[in-house]
Amino acid sequence: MKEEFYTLKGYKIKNEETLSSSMEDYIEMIFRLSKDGKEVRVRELSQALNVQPPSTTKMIRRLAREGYVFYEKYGCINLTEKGEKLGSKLLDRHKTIFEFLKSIGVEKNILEQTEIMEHAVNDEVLSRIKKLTEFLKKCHQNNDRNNGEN
Amino acid sequence: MKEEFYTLKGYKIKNEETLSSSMEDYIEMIFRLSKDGKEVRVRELSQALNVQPPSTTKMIRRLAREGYVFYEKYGCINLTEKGEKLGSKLLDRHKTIFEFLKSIGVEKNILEQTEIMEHAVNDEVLSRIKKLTEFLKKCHQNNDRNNGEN
DNA sequence: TTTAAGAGTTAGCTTTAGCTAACATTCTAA
DNA sequence: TTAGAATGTTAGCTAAAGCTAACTCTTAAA
Repeated sequence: MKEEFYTLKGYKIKNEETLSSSMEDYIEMIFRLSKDGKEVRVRELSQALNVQPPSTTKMIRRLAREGYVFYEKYGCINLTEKGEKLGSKLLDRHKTIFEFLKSIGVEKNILEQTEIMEHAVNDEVLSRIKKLTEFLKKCHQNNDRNNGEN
Repeated sequence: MKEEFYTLKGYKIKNEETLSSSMEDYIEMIFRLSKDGKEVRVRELSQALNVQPPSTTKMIRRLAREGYVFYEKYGCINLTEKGEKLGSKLLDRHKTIFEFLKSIGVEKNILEQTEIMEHAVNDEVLSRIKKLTEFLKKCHQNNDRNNGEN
């Protein structure tokens, strides 16, 4: 099992079962927007993601075709159970990366960096980062306590 | 300065000065292959990156156009000073991410994960991760020492 | 010195995910 | 109840980065 190099696109082609980063972005945002029972529509989703409505229409049709959302023309966008499950996982991943970046002291463009990095970690890396962040937080608490004593 | 969401592609369009992931992959690999004075050719580069030769030809012309390599048809590929500098930085980034993933205990597909993640970190995140990895290594050493005493 | 193999290039295709312009539908308010 | 605003869709464009097929160069061996 020799390890070989690929371009980033090469890895995507190799792991063809995985969703594209864009699909993930849309699903994560639909999940966010629909969390407290609100209805999600093309316009709102487009604005939230800073894309034009036709891009959203196109992507929604794709997500519907692949079973992540229910959608019919001019209607509301609803996640299927599969989409819901994934959305929740993606939002979780987002939060994990965000907390990690905060805990290591990143200050500039944290949201942007989170959005970019979240697509680049697989489950194993994510769970390692989660544990690491908990550990770092404990370290910080100890430090704070010790400094507080002075 | 409100923070807004974009799709991954949206961030790429926003930060248009940055190179594409593919460009980075090619430059990093040319740097690797040419390190000990060896000549780099289309075939070798293609094989190293697992792409077909026409893809390499196309990318090399682009890299030449943008001042990262010297190239003329049927010739060897040579990094310019700008390309050399970038290649060295990219290889460094690669190593930093690789070491980080190792230090947090990632075991499966480390190379692949490195190759994917390295495109997703900016300078600030990278330098934070570098410091963090040094810190973690010290922790490991202390642990090992303590365990060694038993 | 010629020819065949190997290396590199060109042309043209694909997919993804954006975009605009133009059209269609739905909703709201007069 | 109908007109216009708001929303959504369609068609068709772009760029990036891959691919194959077919062609052209270069080189090495007979």
